[in-house]
Order: sequence, then structure tokens, then C-alpha cells
Amino acid sequence: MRMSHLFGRTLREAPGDVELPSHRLMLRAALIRPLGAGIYSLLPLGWRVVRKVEQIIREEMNAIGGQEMLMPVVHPADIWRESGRYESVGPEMSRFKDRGERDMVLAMTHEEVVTDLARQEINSYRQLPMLVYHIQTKWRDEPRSRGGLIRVREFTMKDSYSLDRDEAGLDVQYHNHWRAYERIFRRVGLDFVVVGADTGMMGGSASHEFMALSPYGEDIVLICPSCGYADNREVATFRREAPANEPLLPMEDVETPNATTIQALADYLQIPLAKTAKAVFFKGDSGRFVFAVIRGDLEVNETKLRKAARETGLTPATTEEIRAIGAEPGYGSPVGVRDALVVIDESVRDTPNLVAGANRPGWHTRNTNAGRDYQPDVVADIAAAEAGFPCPTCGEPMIAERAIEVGNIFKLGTRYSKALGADYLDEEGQSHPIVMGSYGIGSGRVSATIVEQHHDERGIVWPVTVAPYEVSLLWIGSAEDTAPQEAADRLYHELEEAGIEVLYDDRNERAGVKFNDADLIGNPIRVSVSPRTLERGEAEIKLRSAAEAQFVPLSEVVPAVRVMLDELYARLTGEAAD
RNA sequence: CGGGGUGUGGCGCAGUUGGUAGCGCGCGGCGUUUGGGACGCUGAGGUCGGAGGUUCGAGUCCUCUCACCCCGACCA
Repeated sequence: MRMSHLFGRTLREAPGDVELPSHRLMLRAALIRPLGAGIYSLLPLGWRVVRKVEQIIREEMNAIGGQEMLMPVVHPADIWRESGRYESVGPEMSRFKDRGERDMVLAMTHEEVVTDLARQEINSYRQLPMLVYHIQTKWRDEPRSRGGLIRVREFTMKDSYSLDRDEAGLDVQYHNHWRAYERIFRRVGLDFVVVGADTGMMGGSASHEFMALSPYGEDIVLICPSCGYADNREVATFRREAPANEPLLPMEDVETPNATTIQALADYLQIPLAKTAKAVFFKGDSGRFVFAVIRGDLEVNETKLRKAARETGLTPATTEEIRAIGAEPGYGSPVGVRDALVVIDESVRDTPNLVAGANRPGWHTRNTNAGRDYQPDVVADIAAAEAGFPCPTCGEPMIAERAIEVGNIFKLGTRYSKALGADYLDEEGQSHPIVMGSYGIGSGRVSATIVEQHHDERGIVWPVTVAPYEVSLLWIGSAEDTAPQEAADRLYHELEEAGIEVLYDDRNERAGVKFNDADLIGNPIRVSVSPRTLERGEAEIKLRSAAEAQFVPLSEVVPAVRVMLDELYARLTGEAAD
């Protein structure tokens, strides 16, 4: 490709309001352009990257028996009504009516369509197991898109769906995907961890997320450096201390003016945070008031609380709602509240004589004890794990890292097949629901995440497997002296004939412009010729990732580039590798 | 949805107490240059996000509105 004809110009300066490195660089390097909030065009260079990512995904999905297909982006609302998600999914799903006043939706995922297909096509255990996938546009009207291609509203995702007769079959497909995903992310050059995750709106029994570590990640993962335990913070647990063994003391009210926070309370009474009980109030989607109690030194994890309370969602309660159940903001206590689901953390069950609120302003109560003074409706782990907390499996301190979710795998089970009636007949002629799994990778997000992990102050440093082109070729010198251009033209044709992808900067620009653009775009190998190199009949070859260049005779450029490319590819695809 | 911020030429920005819009980069032409974002001359390009209002006069003041960005809520 000649840069003089390339659609899309590099930008010397990025728009002032973009923050993420990947967002800045992808704009500057002419990979993407915004159309609206969370909606992007992929320019030719960006599209090449995404297509390479998708091709790697395709190869690995095919390798585990996946069959590629394509399902529609516009769905009749009916199949979403059948699964129950037409009602349960909120405004992130966009709905509209067609000219016949029929309810339609824009696809945010494709479980319903696959299940609909499965009930038509699959009748017998003889047809199972099956694995289908597609790479298709999704629309999710996110309340807040941000960060370039990391979090967008319109995006492209590879989603695969496994169909099996039983859990054992699902386990195999789940494991196959796990392995395939590891190969995919290794091949595109991502540094990642696999963590246990919440199953969220998908339902289902198990889920893992593939997390690329990045300071700009939106998720937090807890990792144990000692034993390898890793979980999304939403579900991460930690080893609890043994229950304290001390006699239960009688309750006693104590005046605590202005002690509306746990810290103020502990300071005022001169006690550790761990001797206080903190009340946190929520209103559940069901309309129920959820009264969570946790020890003062811990924080409530809303995902865990949501599960413990069996709510689909929680919102912080208002002052009026809190007073309506007989509690008092800042001085809340589970003792004596009414019309509320009381959920206590294990820490509250296991720590006697906690100081809690007295449900009246300015007063707390000493020596409250769950079970004696009030009956919790649920005792559960609702505590957020933090960096430094002991690992649940080995007890060593864990670390917390920010990460970007680049892939996930879900065991759906029979949630959708039961709802839509996707059954098969077994050897005895008995009907059973198909056991399903779903597995996603966002190709645009993967591309942006690669940039997050592979850039320097000059621009992007693409892993060779996903670079827009393998080689940036350029000539420098004056336009009058045609020797460098002619040499570069010859190299361009030689490289292309050798099957090497070349982005040829044939523009009549100064050296600085060409070098800076080459660095910005970040193709892994740069080949340049100039009057200086031509004096010795040589070209300069430089790795984007290296500081030093080497010089080779013009006739050796193609084989030299070939060798360097082979090494770069081997590093990412070879089993051994660094 | 809450909080904060920004909208002035393609990009980055300036614009005073309200007085008829400017700078850098980029873009076209000519010339000089040519190994890390050159220089000179010249030229094109803006209903100042939109609507309404105050005023003799609004980029500037007021009201409403739209878009985008950041934080949070939210989220396969």
C-alpha cells in the first residue's frame, strides 16, 4: 500500500479530550474515527488490525470444531419475550417498531437466536455435540461509553455457542474454549489472567473472564501471587479469621453525637473499626428493602449482596425509605427494624459485642449480637476483597490489579433451551433440554487493548501478528535525486512479490515526518533507503521495538526481513517462546 | 441517571470592561530545502454547537436546548 493513496491521515495532535493511550494513538495513527458517542468507523489501517484479530480467533475456533455462521442484528421481540429478557433487560437494549408496528430489538447478544435455530435443527442426541459461532455487530446502549474502542455501544464480537446433551459435554466445550482463548490472546500478544466471574444477566452456573492487565481497566481482579488464585473482585473471596470467642455482654446505649460515620464512631469511642457494625441500605428491584450489615473494617460488595438477597439489582435507599423501616441514616441498626430483609456478613456473625447504631440520631448501641438481639434473614459472604487480604486458598496476601475484560466463557446450562423449548431425544426416546454454553470475545476491544499494552511515547508497537502491515518502507532525500525513490520502489515490489505486507511511504515528505509516522503507526519492521545508505548499496532495517538499526545490502533486504518476521512470528505463535 | 467540564476554520487553542473574529499546525499555489514533524511568499477556509432573549450592537450577558469528554451509578 502506498501511503500517498492511503485513506485516513495521521494526526500530529489528538483531540484534547481523549484520555486513554489506545484512544489517542488509534485516532492519531488513523485507525479509527468517531461518528457519535461510542460509535466508531474503522479506517483502512484499523480495519486491517481488527480483521487480523478476527482471523486468529477464527482459526482457533475452527480448531476446536467451531462452525462459522452469521445471525441477524435485528430480531423480532418475540424470541426475547420467550426467554424473558425482553422484560428483564433494561434500556441498554434498543427497541423499535417496524412499519407493521411489530416490536423489534437490536441484538445485544445472540443466545435467543441460536436457541431458536437449535430447536429447529437439533432433534437427536446423534447431532450433538455442536459448536457454532459468528463474528457480528452488537448494539448495547451503554449508559456510558468511554475510552475509544475499549467500551463502545456498537461493537463487533465473536460469540460462540455450544450445544450438548449433558453437563459433561458442556464441561468439554468449556475447557476447549478456555484453551482456545489462551492461544488466541497469546497469539495477539496480550498479557492476561483468567479469573472467576459473576454470571450477571446471562444466568448460568459458571463463568470465567479473560482479563488483560492494564492501569486503565474498568474491572479489578484479585490475584494471589503465591498460589495463582485469581477472581474478579465482584466474586473474590478471602480467608476469614476464626470466630472470636468472648462472652456476650448485655446491650447498652451510648450517646455518640455527630458520629455518623464508622470512622468517627470508632474515634469517638476509642475502639477499632473491627468492633463496629456498619449498616448499608438498599432498595432491591423487587421493591424489598435490603438491610446489609457488615463489620466496620470491611466494605460491602454489591454483587455478592445482590446474590445473597436474590435481587436482580440494588439501588441505594433514600433517607425516607430508611426511616420508613424504623432505621436512622448514620445510626442504623438491625435491632428492631421492620419490613426489611436483613443480610449480615459472616464477619458480623463471627464477631461478638459489636457497636451498632441505635436507630435514633446521636446514639449507638454497644454489644449487639446477631442471633441474640436480632435475627438475620440471610448470613452470607457479602464482603469486598481488597489488596492485602489473605488468599482464600493459601492465606498469603493477595494483590489487586486493574484489568480489561477481553473475553469470557459462560456455562449457560438449560436456561435458554428450556425457555425456548430446544430439546433433543436420547437413545431411549426421552426428551431433554439442550445444555448450552456461550463464549465471547470483542474484536475491537481486543485491538484497543493490544495498543494499551504495546505502545511507547512515539506511538504504537504492534505485535507482528496483528500489525496493519508487516513492514513500513520509506525513502528519504530530496525529490530531485531520484535514486532513493527508485531504490525504494524496487524494494516495494520485491517485498510485495515475496508476500510481505508493506506500507510504503512514497510521499515527498521530510525524513522527520516519515519516521514519526512510521513510529506512530507502529508496524514492526521499518526499512529505509537514503542517499547515505545507497552510497554503500544498502538499506537500513530497524525493528520498531528496538533502538538500533542494522544495514544490509539492497539485494539482501527481502531475505533479511523474512528472517526477522519469522522470529517475530515465532515469538508469538511458537509453543516454546520466550 | 447524578456530579464536573468543553463546544470558536480539518486539528490544537486565544479572544480584555459587550464594539463587527485571530494564532499555531494542517490544506492549495510558487520558490528554496531534504536523515527525526523545514523556511519564505501567497491563497482558500469560520451563520463562534443550536434556539430564544437583553442591547444601538452579543463569540462575550441571560434563558432554554443539543452534542461530546471526564468521574460515579450501570454493564457478558
